[in-house]
Amino acid sequence: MRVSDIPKIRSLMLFKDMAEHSFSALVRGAYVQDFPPQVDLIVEGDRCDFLHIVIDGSVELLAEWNDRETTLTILRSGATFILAAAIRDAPNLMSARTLEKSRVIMLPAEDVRAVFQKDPEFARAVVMELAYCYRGVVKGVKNLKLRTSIERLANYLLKWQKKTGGSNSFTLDIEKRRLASILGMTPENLSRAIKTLRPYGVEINGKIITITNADDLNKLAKPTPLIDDPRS
Amino acid sequence: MRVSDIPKIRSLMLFKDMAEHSFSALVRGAYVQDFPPQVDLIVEGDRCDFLHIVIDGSVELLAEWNDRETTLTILRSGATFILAAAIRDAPNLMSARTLEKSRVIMLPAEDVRAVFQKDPEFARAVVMELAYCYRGVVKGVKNLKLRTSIERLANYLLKWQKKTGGSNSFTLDIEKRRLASILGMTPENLSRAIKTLRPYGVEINGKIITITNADDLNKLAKPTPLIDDPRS
DNA sequence: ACAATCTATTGATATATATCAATTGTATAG
DNA sequence: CTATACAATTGATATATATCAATAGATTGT
Repeated sequence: MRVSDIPKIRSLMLFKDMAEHSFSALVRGAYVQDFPPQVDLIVEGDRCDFLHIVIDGSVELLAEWNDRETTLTILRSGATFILAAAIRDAPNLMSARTLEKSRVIMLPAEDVRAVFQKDPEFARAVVMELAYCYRGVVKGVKNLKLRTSIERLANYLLKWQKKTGGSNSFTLDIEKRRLASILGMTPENLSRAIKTLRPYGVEINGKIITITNADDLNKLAKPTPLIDDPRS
Repeated sequence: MRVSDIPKIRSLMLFKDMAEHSFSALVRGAYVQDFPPQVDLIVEGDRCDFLHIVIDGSVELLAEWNDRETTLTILRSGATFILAAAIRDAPNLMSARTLEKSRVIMLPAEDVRAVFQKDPEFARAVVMELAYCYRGVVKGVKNLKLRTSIERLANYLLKWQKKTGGSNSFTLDIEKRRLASILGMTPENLSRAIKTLRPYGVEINGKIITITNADDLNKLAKPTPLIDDPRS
């Protein structure tokens, strides 16, 4: 572990408010590793004895069934994963795979549980984090069950626009086939869905999206905080 | 609150292992109420200051968007709901509505948080419960994204068969239109999906399901613990 | 720089699912 | 017990989405 990693971790929601000695107890047992792209970090069905934290790069969470595969989400700097499985000592429901060169911290689940018992501030943070993740997945289910694929795409674009600063033009940071999988559609249909959005003021050139008429797009997308706002 | 309710609550996963004085602190502030069917207990978007527990009857969790509505799940005796929202002091992502005459306990979220800080056993139980719920929703997303509606129905029937004791014949305890909504399909398509399953050994008569050939149905459904087993 | 490989797009078609309309079946209040 | 309201089913049709095949475009390794 680099010294420069420590303040990065410390500043995350999960560790911000905990006592210094609890934090060092956690960090003492931590592994840090740099992975190339396309490395499987954890595999669906395996036990997982580590809480993972993405420091740099990006990690895909995906699941398989009957030779079909779907991307559940993409995690970036600061995100934790496999907290629930680690805490319940249960098999992973998802696999995790690096998309880019990525730096990942692994905290032994035993350490996490031990510190959890001793440090009430950390316990509170773990609960908040789990509740946050839970709500994220519930929003995902609502998105899937209540919206068509075009509506999901429209909302994704608006959300990503906001996340990248709000400019009319912005750049997707993932491949389209992965975006398609996140949105629950095929790559072919994503191509067509993008065309369908042209009359609503969406231009696409490779990975560069331009929203020329946010009003029209909003009228179609009808975003709501209860699905589309990651916080609250 | 009836005296007879107390041991019922005490035996739930969430309260089983906590200290007696913490438990009484929680129960002291609890409300208990009997509701008729079709009563809205909580409304999507509202704040919610109570952790709810279903003691008897059944409660539907549902969500709306753009005049569409979907049932997310149905809760029965022993289930808790709105734990994540109560803990994060965030708006409800779902509405809750009684389906039958139901008895529900409401614990003030403040009390839950206070006891959470004092009783490490309870804190541990809250984390386990949240992690459990989180994993349940993840399984739901996998079910939706990786399976067709017929496959979801087949797995639902097998799961319900197991839950009701494993007999070849068993009874659905919800209306078909609600089952359709849970499975993410229309009532019309549920009717047709049921017919599609006839060659796989499924007979339906009103709410009575008979599985005459579990092998064939299993071959279609391909259940996996990573989607279909509520525990682990 | 180029071949090789992968991703994205497009068109044609098939399948899955939804909608609409009509009918039948079922529960229930009076 | 019947009239009413609602749920479930069925058929016809429309829409949404997936699949397959071909091509164009982009990326990567050498």
